[in-house]
Amino acid sequence: MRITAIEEYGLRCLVALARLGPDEQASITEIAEMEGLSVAYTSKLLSILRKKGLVTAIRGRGGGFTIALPLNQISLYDVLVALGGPLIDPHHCEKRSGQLEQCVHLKSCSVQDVLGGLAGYIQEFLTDTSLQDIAFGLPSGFIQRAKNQIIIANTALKKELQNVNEGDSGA
Amino acid sequence: MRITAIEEYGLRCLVALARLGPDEQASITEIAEMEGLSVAYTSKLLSILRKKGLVTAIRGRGGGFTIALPLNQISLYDVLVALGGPLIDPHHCEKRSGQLEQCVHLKSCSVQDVLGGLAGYIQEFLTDTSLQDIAFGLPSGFIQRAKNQIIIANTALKKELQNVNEGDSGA
DNA sequence: AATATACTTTACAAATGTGTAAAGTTTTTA
DNA sequence: TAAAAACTTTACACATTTGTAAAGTATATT
Repeated sequence: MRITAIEEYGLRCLVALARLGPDEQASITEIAEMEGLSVAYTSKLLSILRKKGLVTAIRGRGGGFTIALPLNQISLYDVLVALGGPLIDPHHCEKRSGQLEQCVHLKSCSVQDVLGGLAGYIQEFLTDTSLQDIAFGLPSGFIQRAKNQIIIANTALKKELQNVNEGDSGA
Repeated sequence: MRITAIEEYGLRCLVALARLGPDEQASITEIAEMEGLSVAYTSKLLSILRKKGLVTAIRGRGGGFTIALPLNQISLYDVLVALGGPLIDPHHCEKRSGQLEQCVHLKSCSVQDVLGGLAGYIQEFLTDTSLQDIAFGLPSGFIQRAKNQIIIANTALKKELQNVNEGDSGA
């Protein structure tokens, strides 16, 4: 379960734009520079965001991009859905049916129930977090939680490495 | 942001095993049959779960797999981490640095903060949900939340299709 | 001991996701 | 109107993930 590259980089471009100040714009080249991305890739990301209505493009010389809506009206959910689609794929039961036409659990599936429940839970967080929050100050508790999470990830990695070195199961 | 195929199918195999009853075992062929998966793929999934210590393999004729721990001691977090790695990649800032050696935001990154906060939030849900819960009765509220989520996904799809038909932005 | 059952490992083909490249279109300025 | 700046589109190469195939190893039964 992970955030895709496009989701993350797309979000970063939006945050960079958000921080410019109201009605200020930036060109693809400038945004690429700010985020350390290639111009071509930034171009693709902005193109997706534009098609989804999150940014407005001004073409021609002197053009650039602006955020299309007030920052507190764009939620993290809007951004991630724009860049990566809904948390649950509506075609899920066809795509993840294994070898069969239909998933064997189609009518009653506890795995779907729990993953759907998870998606709903995640959505609460995502809709409660606006671009305004991300760009200009996260709600209290966020940052500490983030740091804890990085510690957990590092601990897991260390353990993993230990296992590998001991030739003990591992990867 | 999505659940990977291995995470979902691996979880399904575990739930299928969990439902067998205590100390009962099933062979790869049987599990594949139960879940509508190929024997080869089921084989790979069970192999991952075994290496991570979530299932025990009994080799040879009459062999099969059992869950390695009491069901209430395996959380959904354990399962997803075993199958897909930690929610945040410890190498994240190197991997997602764009064109540069280091991410431009390395020292202070609000996107990392918010995504880390999200990961911590998700982890609460995952650690609070055990294999016992999933296999034998989800906490109240889950199922309704899951259904709502599917409605949301379908609505998004319908809207998307509408846009495409109108030639209006879309994809 | 031979055979059948069943887990294990490795290699590979197909699909998806990531990122680049190049040619095209639009708008402003000189 | 020509040129420069800047967005747009399409095609493609590379990497990762997904799923399959085949050969190998272990154990129980006859």
